[in-house]
Amino acid sequence: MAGDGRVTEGTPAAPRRQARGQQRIQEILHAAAAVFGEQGYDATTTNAIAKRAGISPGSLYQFFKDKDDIARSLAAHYAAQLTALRAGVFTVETVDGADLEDLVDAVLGPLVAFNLAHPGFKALFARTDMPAGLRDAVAPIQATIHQRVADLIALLVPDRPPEGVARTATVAIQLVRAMTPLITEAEGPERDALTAELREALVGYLRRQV
Amino acid sequence: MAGDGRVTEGTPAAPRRQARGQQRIQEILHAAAAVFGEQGYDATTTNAIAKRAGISPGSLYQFFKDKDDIARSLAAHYAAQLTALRAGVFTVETVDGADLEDLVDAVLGPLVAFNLAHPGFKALFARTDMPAGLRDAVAPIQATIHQRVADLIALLVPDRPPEGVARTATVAIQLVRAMTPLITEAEGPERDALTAELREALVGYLRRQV
DNA sequence: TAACAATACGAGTAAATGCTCGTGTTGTCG
DNA sequence: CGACAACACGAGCATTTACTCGTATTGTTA
Repeated sequence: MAGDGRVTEGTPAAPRRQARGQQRIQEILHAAAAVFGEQGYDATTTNAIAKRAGISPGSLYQFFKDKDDIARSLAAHYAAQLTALRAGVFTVETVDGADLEDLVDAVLGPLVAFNLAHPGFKALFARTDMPAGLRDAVAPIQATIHQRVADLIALLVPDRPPEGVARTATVAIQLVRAMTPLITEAEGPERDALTAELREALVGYLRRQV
Repeated sequence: MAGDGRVTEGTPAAPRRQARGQQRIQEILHAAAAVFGEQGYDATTTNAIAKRAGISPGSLYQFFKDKDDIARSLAAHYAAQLTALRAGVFTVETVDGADLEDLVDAVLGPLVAFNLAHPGFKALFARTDMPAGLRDAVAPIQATIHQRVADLIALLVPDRPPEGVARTATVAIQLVRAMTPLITEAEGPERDALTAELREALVGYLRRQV
């Protein structure tokens, strides 16, 4: 992660990070996630990230090539945590046995919790129109997520052709992406109600495919 | 529309537009819609709009106060056309008699056509995270759309409390908003397939509420 | 036609912002 | 300790961009 800690991509050697630097990288990513979550990607300035991290703008650029590089690293960071999350929550076996409602709950609950715990996540993934740099930064992760959801759905609907499965995955992901900002911005019972509503939508949609 | 054609909001009198000016306003809105649709709102520069409209930057600001004012006017423009669309496509009577599938089709078909015909629409309405200026600009229209969809859903589910109807409307709208960019960007059969998939999602979701 | 308002121009301005650079400090390794 | 690399600073550069302003032209109105 953190672009392998490299500042440049070309011939210049990557600096060998010392403990202080490793920690700084984490602090910067943490700060970036916070500001992205509050202001959105476009509106976030690199100086604001530096300030939030308690360092100078110059220091920031000793760890990251540019703003997109921060987004890239943060996206990779989230991807890793999502993988861990998925591994902990369900396996193929649990999928096979469970019915649709339980399956949706098993995925949706941790996913909502993840979004609440990581406010910067939605800023990177929940946008429908992205600036070119950001799109490239998160594209690989988007593809990974899509693949995983498609695999899940393929288990539910074994007869369907791959393109159909892909489209179903797309719709399901889009639905979650669109609802996530509303859910995280709501609070208390309204948040729960919106989450339940999203669940209903997913179940209702997926039921039709089976 | 066009902010009533006023350039300033305060005491200074609004200029009395002549035919040339009225036409310019339309040309500017048309150009803005095109560029918004291609680049997105943030990435669109006012100079690019002016160039596309074939006028100078200075001329642009004789008709619009600022960039947000253009978005506001364009949003109002779209709102008016949407109202006309709705009036032409279905009435409360048609809703009462039809079943769910037909109702969804009746709304979705023209809506997709509208988005294809007006590429700038999604740039103003389909974003999940909006800059402050844009959010304010389109908020009233969003509210109007939400109200209309809620009214429709209230007819389908008469027993439900208003908050529940509102949430269902929210989910339905979000689903359409999220899928619209994908549908407009796709072409030919893939576009049709995605549209059909969106239809399935809406029907599946709304079925559960009835 | 005289006077005024609306339209048009486009170089230029002020502000924002991603990022650099010169310099100084801290850690590492022989 | 000596030398070098990593880390840190923050003023400021270069660029972008929303918007202005002085000026010239076209339309309207009495």
